[in-house]
Amino acid sequence: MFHHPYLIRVNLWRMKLLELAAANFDLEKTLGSGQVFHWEKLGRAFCGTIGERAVYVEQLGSDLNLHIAQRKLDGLKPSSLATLIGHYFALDHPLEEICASLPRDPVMDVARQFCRGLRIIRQPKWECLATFICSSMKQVAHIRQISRAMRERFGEKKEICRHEVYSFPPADRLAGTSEHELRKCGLGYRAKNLLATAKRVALREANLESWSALPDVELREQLCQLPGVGAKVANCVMLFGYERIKAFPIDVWIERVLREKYFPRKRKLTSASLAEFAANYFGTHGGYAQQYLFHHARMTGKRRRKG
DNA sequence: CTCCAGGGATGAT
DNA sequence: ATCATCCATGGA
Repeated sequence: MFHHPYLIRVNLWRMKLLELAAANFDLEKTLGSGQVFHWEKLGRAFCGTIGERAVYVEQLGSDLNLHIAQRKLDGLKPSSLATLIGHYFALDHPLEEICASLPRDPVMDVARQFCRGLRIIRQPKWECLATFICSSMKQVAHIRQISRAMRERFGEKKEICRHEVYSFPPADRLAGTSEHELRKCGLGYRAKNLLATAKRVALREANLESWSALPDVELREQLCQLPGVGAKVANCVMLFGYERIKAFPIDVWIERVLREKYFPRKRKLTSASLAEFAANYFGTHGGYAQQYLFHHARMTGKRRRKG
């Protein structure tokens, strides 16, 4: 018997298998909601990396079954590994309380219902920052391709359950490439920004870890000084990389939802006042509200028709 | 202020 | 099959 919040069972004999308790969690919604881009779906399972670790994960009811690539689990105890996995998937977020704290209105109610079990995961900071620099002016399908190309070219190959996965290249690895090499990954003009930011991170001119201690406003200021990072990307990195659950990134989908559902009659409304409304209205867990509205709109919504 | 810079997926015709 | 649209940062 394990005294552990998630870990249910370990079977290290036949394969490296962990079984975690994951109540109120929906793996597919979580990995398919546009917050992370590298997980590959194989039937019901997902293949990917958590940091340097290759992971094969499958949800069966309220359990998560995990295969881990390392033969000896890098000396980690199964309970430590379970903690690591649970931390990544944010299984410790009090989702009931978070959902209850979101505003009650017809729009939010539908999104909250639709996104039951969707959690905001905790991504490695550099990986998150770099990926969202690549995301600007791209759609989800395209970001996935860029992420894959960069991992295949510059990351480390791992094998898990007879599938290849690649870790995300560290900043100094990308800093040692060239704009030309990065462009081969489909980055276009973002290559220059990513390279410049990678260099600043590699040289510790931008110390991503130490920024964890900063309050929201100052963290956002620091992020926005990096090449390729504007308000939207900064908010994504805060939300997905720095656990700033209040951060509310506004992209075209969210802006459309806010305008059409919350202000259908106000034709003249600046983006700035929309952002201010969102920050005030959705409260301390605004990031969850944003993610739920975003995912629901993308899954059910149609693009705006012209005319 | 406006215009533009990759480019593959997606949808309309 | 071809054509237009989607995307959000930064520089001219």
